[in-house]
Amino acid sequence: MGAEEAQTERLIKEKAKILFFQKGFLNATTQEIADEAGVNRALIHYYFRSREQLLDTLLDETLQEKKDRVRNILTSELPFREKIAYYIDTVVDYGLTYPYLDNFIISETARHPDKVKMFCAKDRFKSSDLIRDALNKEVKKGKIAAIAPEHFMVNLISLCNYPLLAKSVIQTIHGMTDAAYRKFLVERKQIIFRTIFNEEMPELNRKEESTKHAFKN
Amino acid sequence: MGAEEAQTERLIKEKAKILFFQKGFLNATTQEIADEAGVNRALIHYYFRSREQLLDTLLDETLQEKKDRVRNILTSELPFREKIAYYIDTVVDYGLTYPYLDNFIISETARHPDKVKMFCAKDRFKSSDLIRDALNKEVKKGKIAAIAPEHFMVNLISLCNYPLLAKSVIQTIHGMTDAAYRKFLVERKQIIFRTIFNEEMPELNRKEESTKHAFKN
DNA sequence: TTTTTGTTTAACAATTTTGTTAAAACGCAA
DNA sequence: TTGCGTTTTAACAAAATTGTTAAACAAAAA
Repeated sequence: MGAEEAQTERLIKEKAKILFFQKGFLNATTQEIADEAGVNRALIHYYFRSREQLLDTLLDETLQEKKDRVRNILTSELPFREKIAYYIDTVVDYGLTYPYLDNFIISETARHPDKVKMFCAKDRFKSSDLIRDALNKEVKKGKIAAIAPEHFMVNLISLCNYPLLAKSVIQTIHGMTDAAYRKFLVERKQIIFRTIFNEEMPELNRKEESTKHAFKN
Repeated sequence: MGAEEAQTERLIKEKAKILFFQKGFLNATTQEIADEAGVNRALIHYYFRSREQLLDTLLDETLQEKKDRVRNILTSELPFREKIAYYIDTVVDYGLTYPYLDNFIISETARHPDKVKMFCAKDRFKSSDLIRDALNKEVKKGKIAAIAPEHFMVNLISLCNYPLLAKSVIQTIHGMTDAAYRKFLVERKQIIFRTIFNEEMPELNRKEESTKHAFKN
């Protein structure tokens, strides 16, 4: 093995992740990726064969991780509202770290429609299915206005994700600093919950190990 | 003038608009644009000097048109709820035609942060300012839970726009056809209104000339 | 030490993409 | 028809980008 312990592969992935999903440089060149990682450009081809394969691997791993988190929350034994509160908390936090992940997926799938399936196929589950029963119960109890689970989930995802995507625009229009925008997004966790349920969000006593995120807000 | 009445410039813009904002081909080459318009590639440079300038013009004009529509609605004399209903109706319809517009802006501004201002600067208005007073009145009347106008608008925009952006993904996960997805989005107009207001959406008797849109749903 | 293995580098080749330009084609009016 | 300005085309040049390869290099194994 070389001097750098073959962590180079990991390093490249990590830095590419930052470039694509954090900075939103959707069409970063192999040179830019190499620069970000501080390595020779040829190494990208050495480890990943082509630019495209690096991206596929990257997206695959990242998506897998996020989907695992979401499924863990939605299949947990928590009461419905608490479950949704955790969902909001987790998804917003995750998005604070990788605001451009969705944007990347959207662009990538627009160009290569065949890849959508590639990314969705793995452990295919619809989040709307995972909450269907619990949601219907809430509806029957009259705790929430009747709504199809698909619409409920799309509402939730939209409210969580869009403000992350549109960061640069919203931030500029309102003349916010990065810190102010982060605060705005954390505030929104409450707002989202109230918008969905017309009610205060319950306190969360996070168990870092269960949801495996290490964010601070 | 040439045979084609110099509509060529318009033609190129129209087709580029389709390519970028409808099909989501975010990094379409000049050749692809030329092909879409059925003209020689050099004409793009003849009329717009560079690829970048074409995009700037395109985005500028499109955004201007959309902003005009929105402002017209938000500054109209309609009662608050009706105003918001029109907003939802218009924005969703517009997005059905150009689903990738936001995606484009997000990517473009990530790469060129200076351009955000360029696009926001023109007739700078915050939609949250335009509804502040009317919203506060509704809150005071107890018709809607207290909420900052900024959050109210971000909620609204998120609910309207995200499902358009994520079209390909949502559609695939739920195995919908294009027609089914369109129907789903039109349904959502009602859902969005109810999510925001906990109440049925009022009937709209659209005056095509006032809002200038020619969509059918 | 020498060999071997895996890693990194620089140089090169091939392709893609953008932008330029000179000439051809065209419409129109004198 | 000829002449003139505009539009369109094909050919070219330049730059950027991806992917390959052979050699240099470092560390472990023999």
